Amino acid sequence: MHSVVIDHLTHFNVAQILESGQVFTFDKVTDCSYILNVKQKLIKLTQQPQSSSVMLYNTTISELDEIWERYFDMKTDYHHIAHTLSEKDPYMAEAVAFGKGIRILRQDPWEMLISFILSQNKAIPHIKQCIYNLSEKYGTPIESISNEEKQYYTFPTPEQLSQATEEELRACKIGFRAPYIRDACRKVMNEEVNLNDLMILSTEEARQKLMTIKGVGPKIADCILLFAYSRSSVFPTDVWIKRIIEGFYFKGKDMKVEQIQKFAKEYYGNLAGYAQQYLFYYGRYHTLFKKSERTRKID
DNA sequence: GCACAGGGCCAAT
DNA sequence: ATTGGCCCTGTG
Repeated sequence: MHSVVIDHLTHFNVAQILESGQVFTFDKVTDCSYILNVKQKLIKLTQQPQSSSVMLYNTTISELDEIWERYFDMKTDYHHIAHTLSEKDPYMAEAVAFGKGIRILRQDPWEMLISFILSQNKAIPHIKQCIYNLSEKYGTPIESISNEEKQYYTFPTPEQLSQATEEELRACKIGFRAPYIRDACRKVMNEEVNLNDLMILSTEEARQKLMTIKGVGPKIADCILLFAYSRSSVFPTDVWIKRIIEGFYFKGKDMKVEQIQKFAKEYYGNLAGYAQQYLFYYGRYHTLFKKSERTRKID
């Protein structure tokens, strides 16, 4: 099995990148080892704590150039981003320091569209399960990598997923989102929404276009724009982000989502999307950690 | 056992 | 502009 080492990395932490809620098709093997199922490939990534080098198993140097360099956003200057955001205020500085190895992946638009339609009103483990169910039923099996008993499948293409009836989709436990997925398949297949064309539209035009699909509102459109189209000025505002922003900047006062979007746009400017990822990772981790702390005390 | 919330959105007020 | 309902699952 071919493997590749990337050395001298800064602002690159595999665990942080994968656990920051932007991607769902991965599995944690150990604390420093993950299996990632994207781009029709199955790779394993290992990185020791604090290490500036990452091992990629089951890939090659040429794939590093052709696929992974772009996917992991290697060319972007995260030092500049982290530094600029840290200067904003101590809260932001703490969030950046906590997740300074985060990067925003350049993912596939179709995959982001379907994944984030599924995400609404679900917890992250549940989203991952639903995506696995759909891939198992409509995707293509991928050759496993050594010592892995779990079978992986590619994310279903529009052609593959279009074969599914609403009833079959509901059998994948996606519930009321089934007709939304059907509508996304239909609009992408008949090119009412051409995902490639969105690349050259303005962010606002692309956002409006995405929202013509049933089940795609402002939050999900922003996730697609940030994670598939690298539109760093958007600020996907979900329940976690809302609570964090209220806590940091509005003394815990209840705000409207629109007010938070307006604040973020003005305050973070073109780095809003990066700010969102640092804040999400920080906020979610600390909430989950506090929960397990409470449980431990009761036990 | 059951109430509640989870990377929201739609449709009806 | 506001609000109830929604498939399903994990958690307390």
